[in-house]
Amino acid sequence: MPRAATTSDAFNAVAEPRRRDILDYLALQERPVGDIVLTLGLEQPSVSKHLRVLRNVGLVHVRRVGRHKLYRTNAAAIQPVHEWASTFERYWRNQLNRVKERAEAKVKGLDRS
Amino acid sequence: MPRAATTSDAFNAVAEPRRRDILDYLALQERPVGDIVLTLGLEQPSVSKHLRVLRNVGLVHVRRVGRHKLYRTNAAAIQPVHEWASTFERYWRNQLNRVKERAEAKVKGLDRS
DNA sequence: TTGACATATGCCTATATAGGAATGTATTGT
DNA sequence: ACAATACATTCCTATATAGGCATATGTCAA
Repeated sequence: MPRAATTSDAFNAVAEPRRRDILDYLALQERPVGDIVLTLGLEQPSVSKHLRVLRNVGLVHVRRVGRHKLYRTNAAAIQPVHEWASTFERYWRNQLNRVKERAEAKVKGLDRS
Repeated sequence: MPRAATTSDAFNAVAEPRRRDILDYLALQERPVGDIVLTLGLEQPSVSKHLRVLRNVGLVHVRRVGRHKLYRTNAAAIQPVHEWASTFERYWRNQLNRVKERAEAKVKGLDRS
């Protein structure tokens, strides 16, 4: 069995760095494909294909304006990723605390010596 | 060019649902492989392979105890994913606000009629 | 040392890529 | 109707999977 399709969910879609770049770029404003091509320095067909994947998962919205197609990031579709990652927040904070405590203990130890 | 390796970074590694399940399970406590097999109902070789991927990206730590290997989630390695997703938080909040505002405007309109 | 237990690795297959080049489609202005 | 512009799609290829099964490695207990 191969890997799950890039279009199967947000997790798979955003695994590709260029697609994250595109989402970053389209978060502020809607933009035509050509702008993405110029700004990110990718081939136009490549951008179109990435946008197709993103669209399939609902990570971007499009609307046509004349010959242009304006894409924009649909931030809501990133929420599942954020929520999943958030469940681990307390763990890495704990780890940081532990590191800090160890560091402080070490300093105290040095003070006493 | 094929997709980037699952071992290339945390984003690619966590794209696989079972690997997320494993990370969820190993977040609270370190556990031997056999526990993961039983709890998640996966084949043992499958679990070992997933753990290998997770280990390669630093998403889990291992230590040997007798014949067991105790794995535990390294939450810190999930932070990049969380940080990336977090940059979109304000956008989906805005979207929510816009939806709310529209809804409230609608209600007001109905009140007046 | 031998056997049982715990985990890892190897081999196999079907499949979905990402990128590059070429071509197709849609829309506009004249 | 036509050329130009803006995107999308198709065809190609190499490659890395995930899962299933068999087997290898490592560790203990008696």
